[in-house]
This record gives sequence, C-alpha cells and structure tokens, in this order.
Amino acid sequence: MSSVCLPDGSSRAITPGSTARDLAESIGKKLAQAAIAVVVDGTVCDLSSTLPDAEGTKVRLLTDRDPEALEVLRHSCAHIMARAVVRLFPGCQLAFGPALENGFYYDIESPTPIREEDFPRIEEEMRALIALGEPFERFERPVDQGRDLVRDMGQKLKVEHIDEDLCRFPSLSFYRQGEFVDLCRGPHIPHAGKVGAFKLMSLAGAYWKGDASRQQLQRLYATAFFSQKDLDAYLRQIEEAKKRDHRILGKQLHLFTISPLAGPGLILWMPKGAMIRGILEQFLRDELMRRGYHPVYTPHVGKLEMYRMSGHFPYYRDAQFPPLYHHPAAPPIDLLQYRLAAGALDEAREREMSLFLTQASIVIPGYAEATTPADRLAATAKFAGEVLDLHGIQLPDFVRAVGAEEQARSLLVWLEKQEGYLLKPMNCPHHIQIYKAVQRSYRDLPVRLAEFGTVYRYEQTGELSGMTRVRGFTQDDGHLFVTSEQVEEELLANIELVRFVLKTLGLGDYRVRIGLRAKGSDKYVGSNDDWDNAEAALLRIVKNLEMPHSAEEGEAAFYGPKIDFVVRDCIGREWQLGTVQLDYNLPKRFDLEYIGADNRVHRPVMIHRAPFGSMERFMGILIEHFAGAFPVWLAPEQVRVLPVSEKAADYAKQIELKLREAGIRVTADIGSDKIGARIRTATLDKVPYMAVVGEKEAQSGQVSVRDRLTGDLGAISLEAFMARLEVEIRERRLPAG
RNA sequence: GCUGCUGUAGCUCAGUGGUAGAGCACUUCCUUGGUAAGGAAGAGGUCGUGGGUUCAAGCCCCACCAGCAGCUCCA
Repeated sequence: MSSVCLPDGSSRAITPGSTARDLAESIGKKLAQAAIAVVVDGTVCDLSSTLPDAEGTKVRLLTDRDPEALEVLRHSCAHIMARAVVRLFPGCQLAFGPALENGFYYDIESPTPIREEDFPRIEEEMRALIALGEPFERFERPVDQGRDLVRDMGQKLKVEHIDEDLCRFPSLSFYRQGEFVDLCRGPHIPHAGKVGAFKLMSLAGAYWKGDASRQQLQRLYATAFFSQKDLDAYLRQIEEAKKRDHRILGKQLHLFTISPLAGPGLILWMPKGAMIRGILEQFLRDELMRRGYHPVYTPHVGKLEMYRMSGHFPYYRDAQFPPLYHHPAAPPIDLLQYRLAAGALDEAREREMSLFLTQASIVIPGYAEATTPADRLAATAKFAGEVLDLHGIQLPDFVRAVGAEEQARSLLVWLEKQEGYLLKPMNCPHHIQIYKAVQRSYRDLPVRLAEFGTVYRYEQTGELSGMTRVRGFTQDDGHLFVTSEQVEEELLANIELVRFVLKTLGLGDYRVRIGLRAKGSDKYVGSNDDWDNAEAALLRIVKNLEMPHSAEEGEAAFYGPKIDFVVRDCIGREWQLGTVQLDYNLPKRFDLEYIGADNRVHRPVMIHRAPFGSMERFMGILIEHFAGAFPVWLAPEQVRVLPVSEKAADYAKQIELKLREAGIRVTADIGSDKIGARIRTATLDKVPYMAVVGEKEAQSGQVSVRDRLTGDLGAISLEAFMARLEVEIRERRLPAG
C-alpha cells in the first residue's frame, strides 16, 4: 500500500499500480468526470498514468478551472487539428504542434498548400472528430521501433527529428486517436470531447526547426477553450486590444504618419506626436542633468573607417543603408571585397550571401553558375579585377594576391583610402571620439555623455511595424566611461534610472532580460575573460536588486552582455525598451585611456544605456499603454474650451487665452455644433479636460469642468481649475487604475 | 528576406467583367442649442503602380510597391 498527498494536505492510500483516474474516482464520480490531467510532484501527466508507488507523492488533479489544464487541452486540440488536416490533405508531413500562451499551432508541410479558405472545412472535420469523443491513448516504443513506426507512416520530418534529437532517449512515446498516431511527449486530455470550443486563427510560414536555411512549412495558428463562453471572451478581448493598436490610434489622433514616398519605416512625427515626444525628452534631459550627465550632439553620418574600427559596418553589413562613397568604383569594390572576405561558405551561408548580393543589386558574372565555393570566389575576384581595370585603378597587390583572403585584404587597403560615409547605425563611436578629444584623468571619471541620437538601420521589409520596428529612430543614448571599480555602481544607477522612467509613466508590466553570449558562437568580439567579467557583474547586480529576471544565452550585443527591459504590445509581441549594456571591447578597439592615480595609463570600461530605448518604439508602446488617452502632463492638448453656444464664444476665447498664458496647451472649439457634439468630439480626441462655458459661467467667472472619463465635475473658478491642472502636471499624475 | 492575406474618397469600408458607392470627416448655408452625434446643400476618386487577357477590367492573369499576421533577423 502506498499513499498520495492531496492539495488540501490530506493523504490518501492507493493500491500500487492504480492510475490518476482511479484516484479521482475514489474521491468522487463528479471529479473523475471533470478531471483533465494530473500534476504528480510538479509534473503534468495523463489521467491514465500510473501513480508512483511511494509514500506521500504530491498529487493534484486538474479540472477545466486550472490554467495547466488549458495548456493540455490546447496541445490535444493541436493533435485533433493535425488529424483533420491529414484527412483532408493527403500526404501531409507533420512537424511540431505545441500549445502557446493563447492557443496552439501545428507546423505542416502539405503537397497541396492549405489556404485560409480551407479553414471552414478543417474546422468542420475537427468538430466531427470532437463529437466522436475518442480517447487519447498513450503507448511507448524503443527508439528504433518508434523510428520505423513514423517512417512507415511516411512522416519524414518526424524521422528527421528522431535522428537529430530524440535518439538520445531510450524510448519514444506516441498517442493514438482513432486512425491517427503522433509522436508526442504528452500529456493529453482523456478524450477529444473535452474540447468545448476552438477556432482556427491564421496561417503563416515557419521554418523547420526555426532555421531559415531549412524548408519552410505552413503554420496553422488556432486556439481552444473548455467553453464557447471562454472563446467568445477571448475573441472580444482581441478586438478590444486592437483598438489600442498604436498604428490605428496614431492615425486617428494625428500623432504620426508613415509615407511610402518618404520611405517605409521612417516615422513622420505630426505636431501632436512631436509635442508628446518633446515633453518626454525634456523630462529625461532634466533627470540626466541631475544625474551628472553631459549633453552632446553628433551628426547623422560618420566615416566608414570609424564603423570599420568599431565593427558595426562589417558586422551588420546586410542591415544598413548602403554606404556613401565618392569614388564610383568603391560601391562595387566594397561589395566584392565583402564577398571575398567572407571566404568559402556553407550552403546556408551562401544562400544568405546570394540574397544580400541580390539586394545590393550587384551581379557577378559567372557567380550564379559556379558550383563550388572556390569557383564563386574566383568569379568574384575576376570581376573585381575587371571593375578596377574599367576605372583605371592600378592595384599591384591585388593582382599579386593569392587566395580570397589576401585579395580581400588588398581591396580593403584601397577602400580604406576612399572617402566613404555611413548613415550612423550607432551613436557610440561618435561619443567615443568625444571622450578621446580630451585627455582624461581618473578624477574625470565617470564621464557620462548623453544624446538623443538618430540612427538608421536597414531592417528587413517583413520586419517593419508601425513605430516599434523602423529604419530610422532616435535613441535616448548615453555612454559612460568608467574605471573598473565604478562599473557596478554605475550599472546600478542606470538600472535604477530605467526603472524610474518606466515607473513615472506607469509602465509596470515588463520583464527584465539578461542577455548573455551564446556559448561556442563566433559572432562576438573580445576576449573570454572580459566577457566572463562583464556577464558576472551584470548577474551579480541583478541578483542583488532582487528583480525578477531571466538570463538568456544568445541575447547579448556583439560587444558585450546587456540588461533589457522588455514589454508587450497590444497583440502580445515583446519589444525591448530600456537597455543597459556593459562593454570592455569598444574601449580596446578605439584604444581609450585615462591616467590613473598611479600616474599610469589605464583603459576605461564603457556602459551603453538608453532608458526609453528608442523614442519611436517607446512612443508606440506608450500610445498602447494609455490607449491614446495621455495623462495631462503629456497630453498634446490638455484642455478644450467648449462654449455652450456662440453667445459664449467671447468668454471661451478669454478662458483660452488665460489658460494659454499660464502655459496650458489649450484650444477653443468655436463652431456651429451643439454642445453635445462638441463634447463628443473632444472625448474622441481624448483631450483630458473640457471646460464648458455658457452664460452662467461668463457671469460668475467660472468654468464647468468635464473629465474625459468621469464626465461632468461641476463649475469651479478658473483659478481653482488652473491650480488643479498645475498640481497634476507638476506631479506627472497618471490616470487612475 | 521567406509564407499567406490585403490595397477603392482624408478615415472606416461596400462594390463577382458592362456609366464608381455608403457612413464619418471636410466646405457653405440654416439653426444658438447646457454635458457623447441638430438640419440642408456641396465638393472630393489616375480604384497602389506598370504590363497583359478581353469588344469591355476596380473585378481575371503577371511583375513591382506598400501594409497586415507569422517565421528568420534585431547593434
């Protein structure tokens, strides 16, 4: 006899070999019917799983009220969807079908593409399968037998997955539902009838195993709930969230616009948006002055040479606007040099390279036809020679050079002599030049330079999205040059600054991500020791702050690890806002120095930080956060004066003037609308306060104040109203709730 | 960049091969109204761009541009 421990603290004896379902039945028939799955010592398992033969195992039965049960349901519904698709689209290859936070997806490769028009019949098939209410039956097979099983079913992707990853396990688990068998870890709901409501949401492409060099599959997104009511509530919630979308509100409220003619991904700030941005910038500027920062200004372009030195130009070659060269031969030579320097590439890298060359509009004769890496490099070198000849450029070193590496080096020597500029992708190299312009003593450190610096990055077309992912944006950038002893203190101060900024704006719903380097990757610069130091310092600080965080490998910048503050937009996508980054590498690359107390030369450490991140992205998130209804201190229009009729127009204009003289952003709506219509317009424009004035107010020198949310607040004197505004603005008061 | 979808008036959208529509917004006139829409008239469109099919294209086909959802990327 063994026993299990239930959530209420009671313990219950079970016979060895009994399942979770047996346990549920022994507790009550109702519970047995309602049970979806079971949590055994923290792990979610099938209801049919055998309970461990031990004393005091913690067991919790899950019903449709538990969030973990919903995840199980969705995973099972993914199987049902896959089964329906396989029935309707013969010859489908199944990949992965996991549950997500708000639903699930299944990646499928179908010989006949699935289209959105097919959703109704897939849903119909699923409804039929759910009506059958067949059980999910688990069984296990040793790896080689399991491999044979999926092979015989013609599931090549599953075979691949077993060969690549799962072969290290002794056995594989499967789930059977009628004729449908799928390789799966589980757990699953007891039977299909548990799915109360579901809906296919969208269709998208996804790469096999998330690898862009592998084949692209079709991903079907869907969601499922235990009841129709829950599904309806979820769909309503999505509709509500869409109304907060900054792209829609930005248009409605005239905050910003994007013109394909001006350029995709380039934000045009309209007066109202610009007003908000200006206030945010001033807010931060004031804060930075208090914290010992020095404002600086740097230009929008910089010499290529500087970005070669920093590493930004070669490292992000395909994510930049094309470099600006004077010499007509330089752009093609630059591209050809880049290709030669890359050397022999494997298939995946070669595909990326070909795409990059195509995008840069250079056609290398013989390149596409070449079958080996060596032939491609030879074609590239040959073409470079022709370009040089065409322009009458004598480059004996290039002619003598043997091999792509040497050829690339000789071309680079020539390129470095050419005048060339880059739209700046980062502010740090410019700030570094400002640091270097003066001899620095340890007494000067930390040197804190700050700038609202606009940078340009050529993001992939598919990435552009409103204000959150753009090709030109202004970072509230700052660089600190510190001694190694000052690193922790300054990091701390800047994390504190980011938190202060977010708190002031009421953005409390964020997560903190520690970006570490991916072990074993070659995409980072600098020594292992520096990286180890930097990563350890960041982790130590965050731990001391007792701030919830997650350390994620592969999320570091190429020059150092970082702490990012990540928020979600209205449709659940995550965006990095504030960031604090630690950098031992750029100081080395630019040979930065200061004179220490020991009268010797030392190297400073750099901290890159941006509390807002980018003004564009921050603004986008802020629009969604406030649903366009900005607090009084940020609102582009703080008060609208509404005369009851044109008889009160003169008084309304007097009020407008007095408020404006007091520094309030105010307009008066003098028109032929009735007062109700004027209130409606002001409310839709999300103006925080309306001052309704008629004959009564004109006689008593009052204004009838109306809040955009709570409505009529009654008549008060103009002085009292101005005092109220003054307090709200000074305190940067946020809307309640 | 890849997969799928979308592009018609300033905005939101209807329009299944035969003379381009609605609501809101805009302009003018009437109305002077007390807390979320007063009335009337008017103006406004190379149907994203370029090709093709057709007697005839907003609608069908191709390419490009832009947007949306997702994937990959993100200093």
